[in-house]
Amino acid sequence: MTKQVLLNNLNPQQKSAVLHNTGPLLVLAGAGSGKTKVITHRFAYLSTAHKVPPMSILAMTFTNKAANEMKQRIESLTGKSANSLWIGTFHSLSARILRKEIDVLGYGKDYCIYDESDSGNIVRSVLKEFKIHEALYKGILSKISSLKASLISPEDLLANEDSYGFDEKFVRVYVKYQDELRKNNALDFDDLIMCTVKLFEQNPGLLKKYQLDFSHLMVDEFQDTNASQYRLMELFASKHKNICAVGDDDQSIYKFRGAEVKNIHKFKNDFSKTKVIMLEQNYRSTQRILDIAGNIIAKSRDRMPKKLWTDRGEGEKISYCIATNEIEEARYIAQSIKELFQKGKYFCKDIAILYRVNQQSRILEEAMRENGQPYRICGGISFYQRKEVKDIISYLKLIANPDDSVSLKRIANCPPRQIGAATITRVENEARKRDESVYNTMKYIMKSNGYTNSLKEKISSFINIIDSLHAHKEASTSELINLVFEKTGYLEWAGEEKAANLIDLRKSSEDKDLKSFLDSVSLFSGLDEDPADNSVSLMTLHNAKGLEFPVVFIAGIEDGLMPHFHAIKDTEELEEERRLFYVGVTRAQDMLILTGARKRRLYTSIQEQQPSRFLADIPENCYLCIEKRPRADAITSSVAKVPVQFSNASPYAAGARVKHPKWGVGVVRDSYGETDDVKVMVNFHTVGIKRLSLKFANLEKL
DNA sequence: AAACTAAAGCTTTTT
DNA sequence: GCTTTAGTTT
Repeated sequence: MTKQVLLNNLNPQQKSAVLHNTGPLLVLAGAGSGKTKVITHRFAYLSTAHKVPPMSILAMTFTNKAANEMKQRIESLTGKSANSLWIGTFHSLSARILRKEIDVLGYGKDYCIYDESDSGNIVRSVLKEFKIHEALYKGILSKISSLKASLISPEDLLANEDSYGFDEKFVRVYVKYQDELRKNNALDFDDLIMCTVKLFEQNPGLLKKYQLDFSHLMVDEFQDTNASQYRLMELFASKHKNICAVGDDDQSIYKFRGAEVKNIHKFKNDFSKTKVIMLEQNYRSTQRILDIAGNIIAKSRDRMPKKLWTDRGEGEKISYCIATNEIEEARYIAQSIKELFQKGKYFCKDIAILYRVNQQSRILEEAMRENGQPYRICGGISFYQRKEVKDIISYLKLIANPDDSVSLKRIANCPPRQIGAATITRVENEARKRDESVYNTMKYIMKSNGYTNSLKEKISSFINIIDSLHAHKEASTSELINLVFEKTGYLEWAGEEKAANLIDLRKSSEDKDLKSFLDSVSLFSGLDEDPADNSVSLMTLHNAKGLEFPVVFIAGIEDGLMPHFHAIKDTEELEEERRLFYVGVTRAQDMLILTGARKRRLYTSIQEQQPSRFLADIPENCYLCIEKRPRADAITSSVAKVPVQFSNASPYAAGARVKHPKWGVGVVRDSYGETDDVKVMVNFHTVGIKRLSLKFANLEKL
């Protein structure tokens, strides 16, 4: 495509962003303002008009999906394959660099990448070893993750006088966790970024080389960068300062994951003479939708003022429907979808139902099924998280990196070969003593005396499988998968359904070498799966970011859900909820339907819900409020019957003080169940919250 | 190794 | 409430 054509169909702001050649550029791109268009056209324009080699442009995104879309559009603009270009996620680009350079940091180039569950397994085994309550692993994992996102390594914690305020126990766990990763020659997601930063900070010569290689940088979804990602970007750009950051502070919804919106302000300070371009023309939504969105976000504190506008016209009226309960709400949505579909204007794929928490999806799904509407859940658990798929991948990981003890333990007894928990524990203890990987320890046990023959036999038959697979490590990945099937009998053991998934897995591995296949699999997420064929999309508001649909339903517009009750006490978190709502609303192109319920079942109790406080920020004439009465035939539905035992008749109602023979005094939080089987939830000072059956618990009322 | 039971979860989660 | 997982049983 000629350079002139690349500038056609761009508005003046978009054009000036595309024309910007050297120096720092910050593009504040409102929702639906064509930011991907700007990035891809700028990429193509730099290479055709300014003769910047495409391999010298580094473009970083957050999702594989965004990266792939960018590649595709650049391919169609330039007519050349974008496959080998430096366009990818922060994580995948870092992994690519580390594959070449990581030996400098003392890791092997065959390092493997651990996902959250792999990391979780390590933290749990560390906690077990340190005799710390294992259930704490989730919180610890997220603390470790945020430390790494702030570039604080275990060594940094140890070097700091008061360990940045972290208690000694946690520091020990973090140190040990990182040790274990190193022993396994493994990096977790956060390591990919942190290690790349350390690599360049510690090796200025290497940094210089990469700075020369990458003459231009582009960063997408800039408002979502965390400290380590910002630092990485800064390292690359500090020499030539040809950096273009594109983002929207109004769409920052990942603060809880370490994203720092303030990076947008920091950018202008760190890079002097930054040119700032605002993209405010929206090409997606009708004026009515933008009005709602504008009113919601206008109340946001500390935002950069901007106002989206459109020439698409007023559009359809927006409605807000209140149903009696969440079941009626779901039925209303399903019914409305059916009607829309029957009118023939929209296909199912044009429609999305968004919600705050995954829990909401179940009832929505039920209603969709009742109405015979095809739907699909976007996000959720991905193909690569399935047990059988993870197992086969573990075999592959072990072929590439035998030191990967997490993968080894995962498949040591899958399919069963008499290597149970007891055997693993014995080998692990030995491994700990010898400070070696489990694989090496197994080899050692096979050779040494002092172990029973039966143990040696079990271990050597397993090691033989791994070694015979390892001998074929140069084979194509799909052949390797076949070999795994052959040597382990996994397919026969797995059963039909799982086997079918594994055949799919083998298919997806065709034409990929082992390492790149493993990298892409490790960095894959549920969002990357095929787009909806012809079904309604159901997803969380978070997963909806970056997408658009002609018709959008947002369910659960109630206080407690939107904003979520966990976020209500904290103003910063409340602000993030507001932005989340804004993101949801701005997904809609033509029609927006907000819904809520008067009463909603939450866990065990039925809550009276109030309409979302955010609605108070929208003038009433912006939408149509509909109170949905329950259908006559629906009155007998399960929710209509409020269980009698919820009345305060029970002596063990919430608030009552009780005494337990073992745990002492506690306060009743809740009670439920039939008269002959009443369960109470009691908060004890000694052990925390317990669920007890009144029949057996022997409680004394105080 | 399946099949059961008890207990603990429970906001979102690009990688 | 419902789902997941850890632990126990047979």
